[in-house]
Amino acid sequence: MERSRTSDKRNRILRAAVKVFAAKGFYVARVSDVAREAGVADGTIYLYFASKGDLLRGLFEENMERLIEQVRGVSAKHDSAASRLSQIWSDYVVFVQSEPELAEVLTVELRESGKFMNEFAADLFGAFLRLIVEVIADGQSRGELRRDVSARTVARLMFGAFDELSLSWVMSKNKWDLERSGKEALTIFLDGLRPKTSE
Amino acid sequence: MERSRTSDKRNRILRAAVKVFAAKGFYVARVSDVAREAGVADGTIYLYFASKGDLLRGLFEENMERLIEQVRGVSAKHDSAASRLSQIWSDYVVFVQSEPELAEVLTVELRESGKFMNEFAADLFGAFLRLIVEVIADGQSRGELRRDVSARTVARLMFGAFDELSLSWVMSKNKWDLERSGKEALTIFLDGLRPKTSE
DNA sequence: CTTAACTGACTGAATGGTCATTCACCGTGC
DNA sequence: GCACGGTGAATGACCATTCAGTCAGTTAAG
Repeated sequence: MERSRTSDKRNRILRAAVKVFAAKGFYVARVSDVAREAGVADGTIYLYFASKGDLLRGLFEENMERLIEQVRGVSAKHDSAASRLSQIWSDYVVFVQSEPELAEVLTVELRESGKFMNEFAADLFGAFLRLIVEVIADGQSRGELRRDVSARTVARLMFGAFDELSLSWVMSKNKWDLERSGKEALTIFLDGLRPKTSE
Repeated sequence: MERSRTSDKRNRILRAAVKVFAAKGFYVARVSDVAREAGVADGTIYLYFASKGDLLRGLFEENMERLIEQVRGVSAKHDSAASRLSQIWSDYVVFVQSEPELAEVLTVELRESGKFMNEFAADLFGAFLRLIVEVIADGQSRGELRRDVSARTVARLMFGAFDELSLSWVMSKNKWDLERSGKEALTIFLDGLRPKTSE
């Protein structure tokens, strides 16, 4: 009796926030900018979110969970580390291409926001990373990936590499083929992670 | 007649800004926080910098140039792509370890600040990246590195990977060995970039 | 069917607090 | 005395947040 109509407005506000935060950055963006973009009054935002910071928090929460869920599903459908990694990153590329503004907000604001909502953002991000560490470690223990490097390090490397790749794609307003670059990146990593023949 | 005595104060302010921005983030930090940390009056900052934003800009400028100069020097002293890359990253690790707060500000604020001082920050960063692209492309043309991947993509990948690695080291207050992780990372990349035997 | 209360989502002008920036005024050295 | 680096209280903007009021709809009564 309330959820049905309100959820529409809450989502309108979230979508507007993504757009505005992507364009100006969280700190420069005004709450009234978000309100205008969403087509609601300034005050309405406070019926759905406790504060400007809470708006950003809500944005992270809903979307990161979606991404994490997706990655979680990959391991079930693929068995080799190589095909899992390949699937994770190609899903990520699809996400970035279909929602570039959201991708921009998640990657850019996550860094700065660590400063004011530490535990929270770090936890969501940590969960994402942990899934990748598991995939790597699993691949190592099956002998599919070299064992002389730390799974944690590899996960960070790969995440950092793909994160930078997508961010620069988004910021440059896609003047090149992200999918192709992603494939190249994956090839390099997979070749670099082959078990040493001496093992 | 002014530079000699003032440069001391200007540097005090810059160093204080690094400390404060690293701890709270640029937007949350107050100009008066920087003044207190530097041991000067609020107004004094405006004798050396036109605005709060200009302070951040000055910070980028001086330090990025230093980094770029360092990278530029590497190519002269090393001839193979592998040893150049190895040297660039080990210099970078030294930098991060000796000035973690500065490293944090440069990497975190560079992203968000792209929003309000676009061309400027992007140019400095672009110059840095271009040097790496050159090293890669040169290695490819000599047959030291595989040619079936774009030099631009490889440069971004490597930068992203090392950037993420150092950032997470800085943020986690160094609970692990950055130098070791960096070496592992480099090994993976170099193995992954070996020319295909079929070539 | 009409009118009268009532509800609660929504509105946006007003409030209050928070700084970046300024500038009238020191004190020290020449 | 004056020139100048330095000072820090005062100023003025700028917003996040609030809240008194509007309005569309819903029920209740006559």
